[in-house]
Amino acid sequence: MADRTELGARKAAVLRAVVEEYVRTGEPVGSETIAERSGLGVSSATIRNEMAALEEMGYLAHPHTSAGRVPTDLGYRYYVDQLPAALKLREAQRRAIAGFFAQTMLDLEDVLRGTTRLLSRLTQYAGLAVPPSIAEEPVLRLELIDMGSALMVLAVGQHGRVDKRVFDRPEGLSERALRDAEQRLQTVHGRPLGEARAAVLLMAAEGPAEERAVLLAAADALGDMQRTPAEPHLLVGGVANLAEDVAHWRSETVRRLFEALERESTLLGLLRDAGSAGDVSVTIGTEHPATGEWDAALVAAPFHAGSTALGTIGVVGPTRMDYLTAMAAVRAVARRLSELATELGA
Amino acid sequence: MADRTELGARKAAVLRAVVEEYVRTGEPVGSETIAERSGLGVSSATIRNEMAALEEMGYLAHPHTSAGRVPTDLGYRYYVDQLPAALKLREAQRRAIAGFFAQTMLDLEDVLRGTTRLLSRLTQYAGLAVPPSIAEEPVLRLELIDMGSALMVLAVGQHGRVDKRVFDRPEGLSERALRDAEQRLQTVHGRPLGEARAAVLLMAAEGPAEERAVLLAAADALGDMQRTPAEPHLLVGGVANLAEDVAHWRSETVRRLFEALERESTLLGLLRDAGSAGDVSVTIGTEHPATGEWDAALVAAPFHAGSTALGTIGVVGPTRMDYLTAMAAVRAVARRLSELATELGA
DNA sequence: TGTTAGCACTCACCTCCCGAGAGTGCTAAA
DNA sequence: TTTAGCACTCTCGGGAGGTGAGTGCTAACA
Repeated sequence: MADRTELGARKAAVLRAVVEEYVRTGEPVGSETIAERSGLGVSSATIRNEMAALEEMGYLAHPHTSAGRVPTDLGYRYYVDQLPAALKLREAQRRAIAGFFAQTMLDLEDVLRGTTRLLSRLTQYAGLAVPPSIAEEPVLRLELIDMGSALMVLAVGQHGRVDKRVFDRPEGLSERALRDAEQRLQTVHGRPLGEARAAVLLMAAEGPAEERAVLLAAADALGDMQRTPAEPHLLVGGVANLAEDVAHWRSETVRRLFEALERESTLLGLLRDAGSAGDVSVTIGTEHPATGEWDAALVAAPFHAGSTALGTIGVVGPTRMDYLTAMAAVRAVARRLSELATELGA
Repeated sequence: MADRTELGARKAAVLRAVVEEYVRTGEPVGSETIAERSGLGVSSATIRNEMAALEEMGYLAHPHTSAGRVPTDLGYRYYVDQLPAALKLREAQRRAIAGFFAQTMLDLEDVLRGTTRLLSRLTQYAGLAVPPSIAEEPVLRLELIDMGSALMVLAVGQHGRVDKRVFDRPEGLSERALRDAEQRLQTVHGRPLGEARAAVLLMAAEGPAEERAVLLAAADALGDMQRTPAEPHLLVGGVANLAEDVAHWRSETVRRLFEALERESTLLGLLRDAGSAGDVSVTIGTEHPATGEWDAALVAAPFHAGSTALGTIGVVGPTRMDYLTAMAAVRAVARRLSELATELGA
């Protein structure tokens, strides 16, 4: 791979100009255009030389001989890396964000659902959010609910997430034992799911025999929640925005992206990785097998309450993405979201 | 509108053949093709006459002079109406349905989520399901949960649906009053949300002053659940399947369909209407403003537990849909689903 | 040594044109 | 009422130019 720091100021400026122009118009960019608009004060011939060099280095590509240049994934990467750390948002976007967070919102999941829509409005791509997993946060309350022929275990997490599992009513469970087990379960709180499960198992072992079956089943249900937490794992908003770009994509590519949005697991992994970076992170096309398969780019950032990580938000769109806007939007929303979550958790 | 019963056997056969051929190939159908394949034993000239008549009556259309015929929405409608009441499924589909329902499933919402995927696999379109609304079913349990600076009201419906609302903790609420209010709420069960709310309001009025604020807030939350029940209202599966057809659609049309899938309200209304029909119902293109806007068709059927309606399932796809398969699949799945729901509810 | 003007060259794209073919509608006969 | 026959229409695919954007190279220039 080329050493990115060695590009030199002018090549970097040319690359930036090509990326921005291409993102704006969607058409291969010629040397003339760059000479005019980059403000470098050199002729198109010079630009041509620079472009040829940039192509040699793998930052630009040529659809065909007599066409302009198009950025490669590596080109986008360089562009993204050299963007200023402080990204400015347009006034309208600022206001949209402020407006959204000015609403009083108490339920984190509702907030996140709204966030995906906000992000998609801000960027014109699809907005994503991963809510905190109930598997990791302390359990506020366990409930056992009588549904007739079945029973339900319900767990409420610290941030308001609710998960539930239904299981068959154990044979010969008396009304009275059910009541008791229910009360017993209510005493478990303040610990993460794994510990809560252990506590329930202990109860089963030490409590009266009559309650054993139901408590074991409940522990089982809690184990299941831990392994495969309830949907929604991944919140998606504004997919319709992608429909605009769909025409430019190959239909097989679109299909795969949509499947991934539905299947969740791939994107979830991708977002989790991205979230661990701390700040806004960007994954472009072939940099990752998944995004490569979709011709897509992912911009993501984690959010937290105080110092504990809660989840990740982001946007997916074509590699020909307005990274500046996307990164600025994701960063700004993540920050506001963290403030809100910190407040809610306090 | 033309009187449909007056078509006559041969015209009906021609129309059917055109629809089936067009659905199969996607290309305008000529008289020759029909003469060969319909098995009517008449010449293409006769078919041409019939086709001209069918066009006159509004069942067929002509993309341009020298092209074959294409069914209109009205043509599809006639075709659908004259399909035999008993629709046969292919063996593979039968097995797919049987396989799906052979799993032990206890949670209705999980089942429905799976159902949307099943339907989309069976038909190659997008699968839809509307779960029973918590607003109408009896409440099994009300819970009040302490989240620190906020409180949560949680309602569990008869079929395992859970809804929740978070609200600010009333000023000066004592630990003890909270406990009492919590216990009081737990006594409410077996009545629909509206009545439960009334009961809570009564408690607020009659109970100790200390609990008044929190009970009023809880009643408020219940009212909110009634007005705007929790998501997911509408479960969607297999949108990726639509991506195949997307190429044939106008991009604006696709966008609107996707927006509707996300916004939910339009489709929800459509499905509710469709569900009230009792059996499989079909809405084709311009027959309804919404489907007209998307160039789409909707096949839907209600499902129930015993004699109480629970919700609706269905598929959306292009008007050029394989109605026979779609209707057979939706009907069969709805039936199995009703059986399962009846069992679960028993 | 870097920059620039000039210029030949390439190649996608548009348009026009033509022929082939599919399918129609009409007419006249069976 | 059905059918064969036939002229007609219109789309579609495939060249054949022409155009223009953009390149790469070379040679002169600062």
